[in-house]
Amino acid sequence: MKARSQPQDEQHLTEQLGATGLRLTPQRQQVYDVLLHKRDHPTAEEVFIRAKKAMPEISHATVYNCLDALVKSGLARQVTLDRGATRYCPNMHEHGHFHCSSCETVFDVDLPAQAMKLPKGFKAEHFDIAIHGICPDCDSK
Amino acid sequence: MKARSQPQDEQHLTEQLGATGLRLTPQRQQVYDVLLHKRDHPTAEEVFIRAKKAMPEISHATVYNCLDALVKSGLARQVTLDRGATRYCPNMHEHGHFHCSSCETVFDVDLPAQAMKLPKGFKAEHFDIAIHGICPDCDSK
DNA sequence: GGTTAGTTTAGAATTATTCTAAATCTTGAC
DNA sequence: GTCAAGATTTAGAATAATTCTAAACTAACC
Repeated sequence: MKARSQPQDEQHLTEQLGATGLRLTPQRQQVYDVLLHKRDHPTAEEVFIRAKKAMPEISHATVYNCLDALVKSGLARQVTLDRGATRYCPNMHEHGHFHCSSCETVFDVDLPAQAMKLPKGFKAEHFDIAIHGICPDCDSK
Repeated sequence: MKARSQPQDEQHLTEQLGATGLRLTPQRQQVYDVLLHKRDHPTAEEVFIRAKKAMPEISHATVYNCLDALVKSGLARQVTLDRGATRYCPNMHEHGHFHCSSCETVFDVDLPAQAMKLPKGFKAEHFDIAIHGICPDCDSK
């Protein structure tokens, strides 16, 4: 129901963006709100449509800019599956994505947080895991 | 050095494609050869450019068609990183991708083949793991 | 209160991918 | 062998996703 973030979120936003040398603007706030409000891994286009409801003047380029700002500041992640548009996810917990091949829904799934062993010398900054399969709902149909 | 697959590869190709109801065509052979020849995770556009050298009449749409055919038949995998073009990989071993944030190179890395635990009811068909970080080469510079 | 740097905007441009309709090839039935 | 049916390829148009551009706006700072 809420259309805006709570004050503590705003504080957090300002800090995280600030640490990357970026400002908190109404647009970035709005885009972040959209991500938090419905965590269904929307595409940039979807975010644009949703953000427009509260902020009709917002532009396409701004949505991309805001999403990039959020990603750079560690407030959201990009989720790329197959050849379609990139999706966005505000869940910064270490997690993977389960993509149902039937209904196309994307679910967050916990990871065994296992030490993903890498060859000597490689330094991992973060990883994205995309699992493709069938979700319980589709499986029972 | 070799520009063509060996006979046993051809056999394999025919079988794998056949199992999916697809034919082995010179174009599909060529596209597969390109993938095998230089395993640097090329984009469809890259594959197109390389395939053209041996087969100048090949078209863009055909390259996409062939890549899709190979992916459907389990001969290649799609690799999607960030927002750019999709890349292709003929390594069908269970593995993840390490993406160097500095030089952009994509490395295949073995997985602990661990039982990626999923919530009850989810059935995994396959997964893609993309690891972002710094490769040894870039790290030493 | 003016300067500077960061941000937003609309719309154009570019890039990636898919679609279309016609031409070509393959295969299997006769 | 020959023909119809279906699969595949082709060039180019169309669409979708993303980035770029230049001008206008905003906020912070001296």
